[in-house]
Amino acid sequence: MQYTVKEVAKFAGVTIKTLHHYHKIGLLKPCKITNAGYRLYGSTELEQLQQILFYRELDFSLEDIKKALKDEPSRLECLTNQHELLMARKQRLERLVKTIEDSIVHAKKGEVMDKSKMFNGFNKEEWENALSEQGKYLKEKYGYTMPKVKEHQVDNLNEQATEAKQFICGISNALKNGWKADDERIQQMLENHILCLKNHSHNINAQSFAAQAKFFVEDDFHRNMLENEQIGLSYYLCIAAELYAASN
Amino acid sequence: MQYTVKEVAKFAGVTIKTLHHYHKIGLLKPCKITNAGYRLYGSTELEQLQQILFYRELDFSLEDIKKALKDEPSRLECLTNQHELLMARKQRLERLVKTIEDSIVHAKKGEVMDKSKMFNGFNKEEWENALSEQGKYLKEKYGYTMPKVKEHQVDNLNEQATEAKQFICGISNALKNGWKADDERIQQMLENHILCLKNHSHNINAQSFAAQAKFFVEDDFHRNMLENEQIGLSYYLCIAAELYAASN
DNA sequence: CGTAAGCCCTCCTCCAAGGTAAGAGTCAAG
DNA sequence: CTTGACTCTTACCTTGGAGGAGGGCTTACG
Repeated sequence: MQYTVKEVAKFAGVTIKTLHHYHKIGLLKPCKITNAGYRLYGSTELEQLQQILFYRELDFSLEDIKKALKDEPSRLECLTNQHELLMARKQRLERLVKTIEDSIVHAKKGEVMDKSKMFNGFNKEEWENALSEQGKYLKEKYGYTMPKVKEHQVDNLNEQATEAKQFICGISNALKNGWKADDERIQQMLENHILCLKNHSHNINAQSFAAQAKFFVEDDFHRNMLENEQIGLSYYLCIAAELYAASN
Repeated sequence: MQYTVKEVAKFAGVTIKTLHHYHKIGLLKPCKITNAGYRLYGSTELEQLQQILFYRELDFSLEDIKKALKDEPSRLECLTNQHELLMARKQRLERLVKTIEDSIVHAKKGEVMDKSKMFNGFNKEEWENALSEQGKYLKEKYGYTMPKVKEHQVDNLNEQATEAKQFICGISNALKNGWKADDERIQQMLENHILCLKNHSHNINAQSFAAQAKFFVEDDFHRNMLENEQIGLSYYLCIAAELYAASN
């Protein structure tokens, strides 16, 4: 089956001009050209076009796309690579959303925002560099940056409270960032938290923790505590704990 | 506190040239220019730059950004709009990720993919539909073309959509106000909604609705829809529906 | 058969959003 | 007072197309 420029353009959501352009620079050649000079594209070309568009979405220059497709002719490899890049871009977007949310909070309070925070997500390097080693670890594990914890605060007495706070904070951020309740990182957080509770001689396991979370939803005091931290948190925690218990 | 071009550029992750350019076209003027002609920026200008960058991220042209900032001088309003557009973009990205995952599956099996599926997420019409009314309004106003809405879709479907929107809005408010998930008023809302669905020939009852709500938590698309409305909403709805089904 | 409506072609110019480079002034430290 | 880092303006270049002119296909209809 072969398609004219108009058909391809409609499929892919590009203009005919774009197809002309890609032909001219040798990025996407039609599989056949009629006597009259009409361009005709086959399904192979459609696949190529799809890949081109993915790369374009990732702000590759057309020149770079050409190279990428030449260097990596295996479609599967290409797609996998693109998938990874897209995910990275999604994370960047999520940081931007977070920055904007921070800005909204500050704007509501009429406060001035910190200059470096203000451009969080725009400047990649800076973001990475701003993270301390510990922060990085936390970020990877919990997806947020902790305000620096001072060493002397972390003595045995309030270790548990600190952990609980971190846990709540982490779950809350996960909710804000839209992570699914069965996201691996959350399951990991739950596991750590439950382990920590165990270490402090609470007799607890995944099941009983889920039951406790359910109780939090029903109990006014605990629900309010959680909901004050973040609207919806008690419900999110309840479902996350349930899923964790079920998968355990 | 005032900053030179280099400092601002470093903060915001842009080049000095970009600042020059924005100055030239009148998009971002320095708050002061020294005798030697050096540009100096204050914190107001940093805020403006932040907003410009958010809009740029959303592929607004600089001309459109200028208009947007002129028409909507309230920072808070601006930020809220940008937040919404960013979330829409995130959804689009998620669709692209899905498309690429589909493509990988097909590629592994060596199958050829359906042409329309192949470009899912690229086609503008589709993702414009994902935008809320406000987002649409914004894009229209500042130079985005909207696809035409077909008339015949807009009667019967519309009624249902209106009810659904009201329902979601009501539940969302309940969550924000801290009502318990088994609050009588919520149970009432659920009953009405399910009744309404029944009237439109969905074969549904309390149990299947609860199952559906659970599915919403798991399904990326539906969860995002709800979470965009209000963080935690999908989880709240899931638990409320569960309790309603249980008491029924 | 002619002709009109859609397609399609090439070639040309134009646009935004900067990048690059040249040539020169400014500033702070030593 | 010199040196190096910083800044300015001006002018031209680049990318990824958009728009339009001018002119061929193709096909359906009378």
